[in-house]
Amino acid sequence: MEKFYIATAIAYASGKPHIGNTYEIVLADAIARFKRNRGFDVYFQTGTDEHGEKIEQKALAASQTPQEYVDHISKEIQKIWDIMNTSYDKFVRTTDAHHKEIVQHIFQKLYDQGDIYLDQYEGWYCTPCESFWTESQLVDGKCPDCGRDVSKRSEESYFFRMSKYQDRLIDYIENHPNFIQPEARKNEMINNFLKPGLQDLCVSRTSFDWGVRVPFNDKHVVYVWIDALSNYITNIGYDVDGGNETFKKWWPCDLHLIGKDILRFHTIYWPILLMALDLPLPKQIFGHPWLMMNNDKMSKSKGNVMYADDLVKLFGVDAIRYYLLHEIPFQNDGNITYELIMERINSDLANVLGNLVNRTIAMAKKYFGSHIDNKEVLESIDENFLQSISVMPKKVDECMDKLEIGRAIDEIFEVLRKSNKYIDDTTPWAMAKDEAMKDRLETVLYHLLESIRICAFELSPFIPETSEKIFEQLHSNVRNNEFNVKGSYELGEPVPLFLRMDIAKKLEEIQGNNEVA
RNA sequence: CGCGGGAUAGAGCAGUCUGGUAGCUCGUCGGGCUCAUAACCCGAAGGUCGUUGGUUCAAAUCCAGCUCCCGCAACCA
Repeated sequence: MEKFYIATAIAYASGKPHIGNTYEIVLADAIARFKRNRGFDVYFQTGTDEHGEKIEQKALAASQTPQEYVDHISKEIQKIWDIMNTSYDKFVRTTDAHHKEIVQHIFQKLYDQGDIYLDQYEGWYCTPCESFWTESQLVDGKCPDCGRDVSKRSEESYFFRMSKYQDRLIDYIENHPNFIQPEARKNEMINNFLKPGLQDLCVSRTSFDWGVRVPFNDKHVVYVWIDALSNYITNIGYDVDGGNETFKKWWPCDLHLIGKDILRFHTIYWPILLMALDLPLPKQIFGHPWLMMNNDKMSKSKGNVMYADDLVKLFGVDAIRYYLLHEIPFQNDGNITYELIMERINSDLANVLGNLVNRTIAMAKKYFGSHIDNKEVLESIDENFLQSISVMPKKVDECMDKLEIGRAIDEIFEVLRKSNKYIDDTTPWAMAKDEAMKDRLETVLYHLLESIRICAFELSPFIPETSEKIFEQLHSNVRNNEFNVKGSYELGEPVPLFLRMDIAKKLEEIQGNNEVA
């Protein structure tokens, strides 16, 4: 069985993730479930990044130890991943003892082989904020956080020799056109960083304590990159001796799914770190876009933040998954509003999908009780319909290979729409009045049930709970995407899958609640 | 002249490589049907394809200029 290792970035455990941060785990879950459906042996990893100055400060502000703080946040993040019904195989934490130990081994190895050296880090320092800024981050030469003056300051740091590997990386990227996706991102990385020449990367800090200790110099903690990025290997059995069988089975990662904001770390620093460890590079890195709320960047200070758990309470988990997976473009930032979510629920999930399942099962039960066989009384009109069902999974594959999830969903809905049309074209209610048409009617209903079953299977990576409900109503356990000529159905009860929403009314409700809150 | 992406009906997108009646989903309007969740099916309205110029028998599509939007610009997960 072919293996597929997919990993999301680990979420920074500094606060509760909003729906934009939650988008990534849902995307990854859809891909992981899809690969499982297609017979791959899947390993799906996610987790939290729990070190760093910001967490240290937040913990202090909350009168907690950093460990207490991240224990709490990490649990909260995992809870949200669970609310979104994501099927990760492992939730990793950078504060795990084992991870920290391997990070130290890696740091030591890189130091021993001369890839890491001690030097001075120079930057603009804001004393009140206790933070370093780069020249370009400064706003009118002042601290971008507090607007006060900054001064040039240096700090002893360990550096990673990036330049040593940059030509190898450029070669690799150019010889592996699918390595960085979407393609436009590849140009950004090559033109902005690789071509001008890489600066060495600062990989340790002395200005805070909450991190993995540098093994040979306890004034320093490992700065984020080596600690966070290496989670992808430390948690599957890597060690500097080459790693165990599990590691050899899963590495290299097939897909790193990350936000576009951290693409640089995953497409430059991470591959170079792997080269230094003499490990193969991941097969693909996809930098996904962001979610905008009302076309504005989500941020707490703007007060336009949506949270996954609230949205799920309002609309249900599959409605939110559907929205995220279907509506967010593959390369550009997407938009989310309550109104848009409800429009999708009504038009796609309730009208097209829910109503189709409901009317089909209702008719079948009304005309035949619950038992439906394929009587194989075919007419020419069936040809197109059956054809579109049989080619759909292949089209879904093509879209998913390019990670165009929204389009894959469109292909399935195309068949659902055709199923609705097939009902109108064949007019089962008219046939039901004619005893001579009985077998033809049963055949038509059988075709529809098979279409629904196959669509439910193909939809299961995206809206798994709904897919399950459909299988229950069909009373079927045949989970594949092949039309079964010799099958039969013993139907369950038709229960509406999605109820239509009164958008204006619901909006008022939501606004009322927000004001109270 | 930092690098890159984009501008197509009220909204979101496809079409641009390989020029030749401008397409999809939603929304709106009209009709049909009645199995179903006022759902479903059919039809219509709605676009000088950002702008100016060029090439061509013919340009959303090729070329050049301009305008506007967005991403990235290195140690901020």
